[in-house]
Amino acid sequence: MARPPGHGPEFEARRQSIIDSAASLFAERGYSSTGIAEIAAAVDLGKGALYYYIGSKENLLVEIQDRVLRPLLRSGNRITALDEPPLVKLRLLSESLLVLIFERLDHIRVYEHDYRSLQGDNLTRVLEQRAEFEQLVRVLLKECADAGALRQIEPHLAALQFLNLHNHSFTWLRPDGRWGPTDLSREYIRTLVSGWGRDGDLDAAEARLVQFRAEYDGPSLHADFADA
Amino acid sequence: MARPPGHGPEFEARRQSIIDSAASLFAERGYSSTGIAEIAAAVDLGKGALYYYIGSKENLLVEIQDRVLRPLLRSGNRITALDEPPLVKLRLLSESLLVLIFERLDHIRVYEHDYRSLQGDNLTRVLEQRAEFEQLVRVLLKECADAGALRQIEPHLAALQFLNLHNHSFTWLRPDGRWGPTDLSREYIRTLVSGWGRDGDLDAAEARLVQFRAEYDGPSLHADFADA
Amino acid sequence: MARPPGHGPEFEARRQSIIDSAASLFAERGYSSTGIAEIAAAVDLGKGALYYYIGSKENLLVEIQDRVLRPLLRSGNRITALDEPPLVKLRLLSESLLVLIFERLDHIRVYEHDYRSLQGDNLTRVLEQRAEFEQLVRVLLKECADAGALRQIEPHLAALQFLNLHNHSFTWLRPDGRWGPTDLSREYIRTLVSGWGRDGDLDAAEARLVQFRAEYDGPSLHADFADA
Amino acid sequence: MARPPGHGPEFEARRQSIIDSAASLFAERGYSSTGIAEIAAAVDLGKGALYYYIGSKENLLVEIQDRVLRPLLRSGNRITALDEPPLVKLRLLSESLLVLIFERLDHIRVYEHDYRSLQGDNLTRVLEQRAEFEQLVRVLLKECADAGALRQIEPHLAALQFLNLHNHSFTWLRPDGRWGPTDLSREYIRTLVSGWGRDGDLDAAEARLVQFRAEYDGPSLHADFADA
DNA sequence: TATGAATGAGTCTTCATTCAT
DNA sequence: AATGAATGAAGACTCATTCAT
Repeated sequence: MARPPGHGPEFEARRQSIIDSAASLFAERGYSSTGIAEIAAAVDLGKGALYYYIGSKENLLVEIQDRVLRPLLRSGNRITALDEPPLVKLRLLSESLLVLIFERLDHIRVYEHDYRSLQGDNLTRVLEQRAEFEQLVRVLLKECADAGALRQIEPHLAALQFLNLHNHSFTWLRPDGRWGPTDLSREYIRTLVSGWGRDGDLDAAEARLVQFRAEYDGPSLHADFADA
Repeated sequence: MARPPGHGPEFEARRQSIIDSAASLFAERGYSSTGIAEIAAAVDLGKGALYYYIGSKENLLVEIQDRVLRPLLRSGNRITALDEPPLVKLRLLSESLLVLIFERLDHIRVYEHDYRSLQGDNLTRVLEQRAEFEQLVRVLLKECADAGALRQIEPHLAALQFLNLHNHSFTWLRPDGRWGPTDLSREYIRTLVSGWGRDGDLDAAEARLVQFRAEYDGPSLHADFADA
Repeated sequence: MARPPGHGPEFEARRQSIIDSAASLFAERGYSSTGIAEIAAAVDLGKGALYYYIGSKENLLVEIQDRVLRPLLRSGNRITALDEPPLVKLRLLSESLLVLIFERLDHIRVYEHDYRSLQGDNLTRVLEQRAEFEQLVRVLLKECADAGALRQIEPHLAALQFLNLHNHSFTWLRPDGRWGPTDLSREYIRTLVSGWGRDGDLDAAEARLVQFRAEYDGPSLHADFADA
Repeated sequence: MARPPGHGPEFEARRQSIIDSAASLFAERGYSSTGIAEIAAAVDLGKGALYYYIGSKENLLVEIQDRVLRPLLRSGNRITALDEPPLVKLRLLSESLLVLIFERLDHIRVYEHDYRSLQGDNLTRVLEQRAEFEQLVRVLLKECADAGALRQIEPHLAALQFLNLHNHSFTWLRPDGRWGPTDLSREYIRTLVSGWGRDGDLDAAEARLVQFRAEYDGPSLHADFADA
């Protein structure tokens, strides 16, 4: 259960690379259709040695979920804390979400498909963090509405549309495909905001975005894996 | 494999009710995490008797996929064949899709999550039918664009947005929840079309819709389970 | 267990034709790899109806064994009882054995391969009958030796050679093949007798055989299925 | 399927002893009537641990077939390549075949009864190797005939008689029985050759055989299990 | 006579996990 | 830090057989 008390400097690096491989396999075949033996073979380790690093199969799933949720929440919190017009922040959030999806499609696939295989506290914790992110989106959209950037729309429903649009992308996205995260973010937000609100605001937001990127030198706003 | 050639009048009814139960279990735990034993217990049958009805576990999955794809394609084809303004047809398609999702959430969950567990020809066939539906959406959106109802947008990207928005809804929808399929369809289409195109058209489409429903007496345009 | 007390005139005919089909299937796939379902399908009957005729799977095997052993012993006893030179009788026995093998290859295959699947009394009885036939061959060979037709050889070993040569033929024989039972019998006996004994006797035996066939009008000496 | 890449020094020994036990069980009850559970019990291993060694049930059958076919073909090829009179080689082949049968009766029983349970490539390969051995016998018999050692007889039919006589012996042979492989080989060949050809040659061959055995020091001509 | 439905033990195989070394 | 070996429950599926109708 508990990892052995002491282990060498290579341990963590090796462990992370095992999680990488597992994520890739889980993404392909699904968590419960992927065997420990396949993972062990993929990382060229005996099953015994594998367990030395991972503890249990479910642990792998927990780590993969965390690798998505940690950067997501961190960048989400940074972005909402910015002193920028809400529409700009929305656009930043959209892009950071899509960057994450693009960067590690396999993790996202596991994140979306297999979180239900978690049990007990692990499941509870993940569900809480997911709710936390949705709440964050809702708050930001409320901010947009209050700033008069959107037409009259329930923030709850608006958030769901935002999340549907972004979170379903993983089902058809390909890293070498036609669209990148920036294009896609611009298109998505354009659709959503132009649809919900008055014209004009959006162009202003895009303009500000260019400027913002040039000036900004705070901590990374990307929800990338460096933050995991 | 093949069901026994002869079977009594109860057979098909019982079989359908077993597929119902299986869909519900698959939706909860996922296809590959659900055991034949669980299904047998749920329908109060021995494993042997269960196989008398189902042939194989994969067969169950095939049937569930078909129960989604058959009505989807049927109503999709009926709707696109209508002699109505494209925007009206888009709205009808949206609603029929959402009605289906609402009516049998469990089937949709399995449809979205577990089709990859199919093998060989079964997988091929399902993928083809999925592509057929996406093509149908793309064609209808092209029609909308050609009729001048949308701003300049790639029909491919537009279709993806349409599908993201609708198909991800199953992840949070609850049959007893806040929104019904009609509300949701109106909101989704409003977001999409108002976002993509010139204002005005949409209100006209909604008005025509009311009238259409009053007059129409052709075959059902709903993608409901009666058609499966 | 016990067949129902009364049954119509068709019963026995139908039953025999079921055993035919079973023998053919057992010959192809082996007794224990052939399912009751396959047999039922082959005779176009439900499994329930099949059991009405057969009682049990092992029963089928018993019947098939009997269909081989009954004619074998009957014709064997008839032949040894003839008042002919022993070599002539040996030749007749050889031919009647090969005729049986040719006539119903499938039964012979089952007879040779699958008698071990019998249990309890069924197995005992079949083993006894097999021993009875071997004894019969031994006695006939002893007669040949006593009549001076063979060189000095243990009748036991001679019998084994006789049986090896004949009984292994089913592994490669084909009803439409190059050799018929008469050719083969002549060749086998020629090899055996010319090998074991002094030349000359054999030609005399063959000559007598021709004559014998012309004169004989007792009960059939063939071990064919009419006797089963 | 594939055995795990690395395994300790005990692995192969244990594996071989499992195949031994399996051969013994298959010989008794037949391949398809013997369950994996029986084998596991016989070797005092859990079913899981058993599979660690065997991979699959069919694998066991393949190994057993190979254990017969490999030494058979090896010694057959060595013998036919000898620069000896054909009759001497025939006699050697006969004896090496009988030695193999005696040494591992259980393997031979499985070899003769259950090769049909193999599937796909496994079946094809075994059939090819069986045909190869029969061809080898045919060629040697042709050589005997060409050397004038046999009366006029089709080599095909002669080969079948040779094989019938030898290969059916397993059905009644007992390792502790009355005859050993050498006695039996002498008797079989005496019967066959004295029957097929002119007297005299055979005695010469037996004499040469004694001498040959005294002089020969090449690789083993026995088809025994050391070669498997 | 025959059917359709059910049973329950049995089939082969794979699973995540453990542990002595 | 890693291995090879073992476990035992669970995986999907098939079996011969029974029985109410």
